[in-house]
Amino acid sequence: MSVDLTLTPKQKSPNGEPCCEPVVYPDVERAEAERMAVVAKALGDPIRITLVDVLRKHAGKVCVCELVPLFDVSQSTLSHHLKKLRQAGIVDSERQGLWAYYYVNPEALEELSAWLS
Amino acid sequence: MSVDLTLTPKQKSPNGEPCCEPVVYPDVERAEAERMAVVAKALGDPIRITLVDVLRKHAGKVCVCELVPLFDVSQSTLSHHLKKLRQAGIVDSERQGLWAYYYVNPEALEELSAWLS
DNA sequence: CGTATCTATTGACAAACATCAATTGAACTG
DNA sequence: CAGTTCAATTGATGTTTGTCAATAGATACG
Repeated sequence: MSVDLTLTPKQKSPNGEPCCEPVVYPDVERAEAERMAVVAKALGDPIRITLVDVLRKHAGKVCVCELVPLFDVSQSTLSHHLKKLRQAGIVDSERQGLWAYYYVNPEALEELSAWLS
Repeated sequence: MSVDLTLTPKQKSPNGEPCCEPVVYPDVERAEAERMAVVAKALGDPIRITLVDVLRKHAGKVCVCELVPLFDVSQSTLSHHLKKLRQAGIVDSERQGLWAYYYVNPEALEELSAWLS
């Protein structure tokens, strides 16, 4: 997953004639690309997209017991998806007694969102 | 990858007391979530984020021979990443003689971008 | 204390992924 | 036509993913 994104010299074209525009390079830094990739990867599942959607629209903390019945997967699978989102920094959670409440950390989406726009 | 996102009745809480706000539901449709997940997943790798960045900033078609030397991975690996982006509809390609030119399909990013904002 | 409930973790497994070396296919060059 | 070059594909390998059933941990209730 960790990759060298360093700009290296341009490949030579066969007969010296350039194959295209002189030099092309990324504007995003390596670390930036990696941060955004982590977030994008965490969003790369329809269940997790929907989870984030629910949590964002609700604008508060939502109990896991509310989330589980929204999907046709087992409780442990949903817990796994929530963990993925937590690990990517997209959501955070809080326990209150028996229940666990999840909420979105909006800042986590900002960089990717800005880059996409 | 294909999942039932249907809203099902709310789980009962232990003693009848609700564990949280009455009902929470997703605003995104199932198909929408799946489309966005495909795009997000395709962006879930730093090399592919950087590829899209380069192609977007260049605002034209970029030769693969320009892209390969930007990364510290083999030509076949880069080809694989470009294929992933193509399969997600994010980029498209065109051959001209020996060379292949890639360019971004901006519409492919719109839905996810709009949802994130 | 014992039992019930909610959520997280573990273990298992098949599918998908990232990567490379090697090969193939297409197209240009001489 | 023979050789060269660019890019895609194939095959191989180790890692990660999504899923479930089962279990464990924590907390509440009686």
